Amino acid sequence: MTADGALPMAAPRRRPARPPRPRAFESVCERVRRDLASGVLRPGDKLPAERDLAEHLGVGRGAVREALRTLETSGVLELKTGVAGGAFVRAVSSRGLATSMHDLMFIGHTPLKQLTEVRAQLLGFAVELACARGTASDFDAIAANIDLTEALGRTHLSEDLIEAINHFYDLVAAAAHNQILATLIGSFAGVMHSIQSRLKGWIPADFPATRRRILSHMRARDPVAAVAEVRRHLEDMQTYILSHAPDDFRQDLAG
Amino acid sequence: MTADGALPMAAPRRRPARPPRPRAFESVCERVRRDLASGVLRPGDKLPAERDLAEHLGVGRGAVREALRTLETSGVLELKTGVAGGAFVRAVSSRGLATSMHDLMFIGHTPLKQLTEVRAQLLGFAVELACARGTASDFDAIAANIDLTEALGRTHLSEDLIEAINHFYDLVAAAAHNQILATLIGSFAGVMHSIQSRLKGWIPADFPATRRRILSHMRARDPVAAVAEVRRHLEDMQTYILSHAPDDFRQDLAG
DNA sequence: GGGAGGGAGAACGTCCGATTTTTTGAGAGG
DNA sequence: CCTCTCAAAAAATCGGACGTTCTCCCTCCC
Repeated sequence: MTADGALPMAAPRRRPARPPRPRAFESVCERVRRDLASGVLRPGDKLPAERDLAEHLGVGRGAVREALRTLETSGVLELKTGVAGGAFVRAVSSRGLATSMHDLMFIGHTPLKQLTEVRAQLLGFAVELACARGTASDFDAIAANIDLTEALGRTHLSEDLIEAINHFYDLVAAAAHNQILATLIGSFAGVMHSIQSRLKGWIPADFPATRRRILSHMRARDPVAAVAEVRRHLEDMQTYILSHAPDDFRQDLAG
Repeated sequence: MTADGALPMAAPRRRPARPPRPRAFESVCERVRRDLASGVLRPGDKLPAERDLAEHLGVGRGAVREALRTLETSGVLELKTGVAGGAFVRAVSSRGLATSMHDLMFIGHTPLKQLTEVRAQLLGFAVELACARGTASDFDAIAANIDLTEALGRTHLSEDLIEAINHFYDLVAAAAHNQILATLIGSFAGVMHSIQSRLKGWIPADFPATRRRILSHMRARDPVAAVAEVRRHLEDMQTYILSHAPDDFRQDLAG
C-alpha cells in the first residue's frame, strides 16, 4: 500500500498488521470504554451481571471476567461482591496511573533522582498555578492537612501520618485546578508511600514549618518564592530518604 | 474522623480493615511483581505455563489468567500464543501509563487546555534538560525524525505521518535522559494520536520549520529560547486542533 | 543434499457448569 | 427497638473440555 515507486514487491509483510486478533475480552473492554466515553454509562452506574453481560455480548463469562478485571485495575470500574455487588463505574482516579508509576520505579529500577526531578517540576508547576487559581478554601484545606500532619507526627509514627504527609501534594494539586496535573501528582503518592515504608527513621521535624512557608507564599500569590521553596523541600526529602534507607534499598534507589 | 476526644468508644469498627480480601489473582500479581522487583525475573524471561503456574501457586487457572491479563494490560508482561508462546517479561514501557492517560482524557472528559498545559510544562522541562544533557546522536535522531516528518507530509497524509509527528516528542524526551519524564511524555502520544485521527484537516505546514528551530536552540544549549519555542509550538497545535475538530468533538475537548 | 510442504505438539484463548465466599437485607426473637 | 440469625444474590473461584495459533521437525520431492 505505502510501497509505491521503486520496488514493485520485495516487501510483502512490511507490517503483518494487528487485526488478526480481536480477542474477546478486548472487544468487551472497548465496548465498555465506548459507552463510557459517549456518556451512555456514567460514574456510579452499575453494569449488568456477569452472566447477563456475557449473554448479551455473545461471549463467555471468562472473557467478561477478564475484561472487567482489567478495567478494574485500570481504575475504570469497581467490582463489589455480595448481593448488592456488581461492576460499578468509578469516578476518574489516579489508580491506573499509580500502579504504572509504581512499576516504572520498582520494576524498571529507576533512580530516585529522576523521580525527584519530575516531581519537583510538576509540583513546582502546581504551586505556580495554585498561586494564580487557588481559592481560600483550597488553602484552608492545605492548612488543615498541615495541622493534621503535625498532630499525628507529635504522638506516634503511623500509617495515617504517611497518608497525611502525601495527601499534602494532592491538595496542592487540587488548588492548581488542573485534573491531568492532579492525577499525575496523585500517582506519585503510592510510590512515595512504598519508599517511606521501607525507611529506617521517619520523619524530619521541619516538615510542617516548610510546608507552612509554601502555603503562605501561595496565599501571598508569590509563585517565584513558592516554587523555590517546593523544589528545596523535595530536594531535602530526597536527601533524607537516601540517608535513611537500608543499604540494599539505597543502592536500588541510587541506580 | 475529626471527632477525637469526646466519645471514648462508639467507634468499634472505624475501619473493618482491608485484609479480609486478598483475592487469588491479586496474590498472583503481587508474586510476579515481587519476583520482578527483586530481579528473580528479568525482561525477556518466560514464566511457566498457565497450568503449571496455577498448580505451583495453588490457585485455579482462571485466577492465573486474570492475573496475567491484568499484568499484560499494565505493560508488565507480553502474552504470546502458539507453541513457543507464554507469558514473557517486557522491558519497561509507557503502555500502562498511556491507557490510563487515554481514559483520563476521554472517559474523564478533561478539557484539552488542561492537557496542553501539562504537556507544555513537561516538554518544556524535557528540552531544558536536553539542552544540558543531550548528546550529538540524540540531536541527530531528532533531526532525522524531522526530515522523515517533512518527507511523509509532502506526499500524503498517512498513519505513518501521525506516528512520526508524535515520535518527535519521544526523541526529545530521550534526549533529556530521564526515564520517568520520557515515559510520561510517551504516554501522551496515544492521546494525541486519537485526537489527530478525528480531525478534519491535517497538518500545519510549518511544523518542520518550528521543530528545526527548537532543535537548533537545543544544539546551541539555549534553554530559554528552546522552552519558549516549545510552548508556543504546543499552544499553536492546540489552537489548530480546536479549529479543525468536528463540532461535537470540539465541544468535548473544550470542556 | 537441500529446500518446501505438511503434520504433531505445546501453549494460549475461550467457554461452560459447579461450588465457595462475600455481602446485604429481611425476618425472628429478645 | 435492637440484635442476632438465616437466606438469597452476585461475584470469586475452580476444573475440565474444546478450539486456535503458532513453532518445530520430519518427510518428501527436486
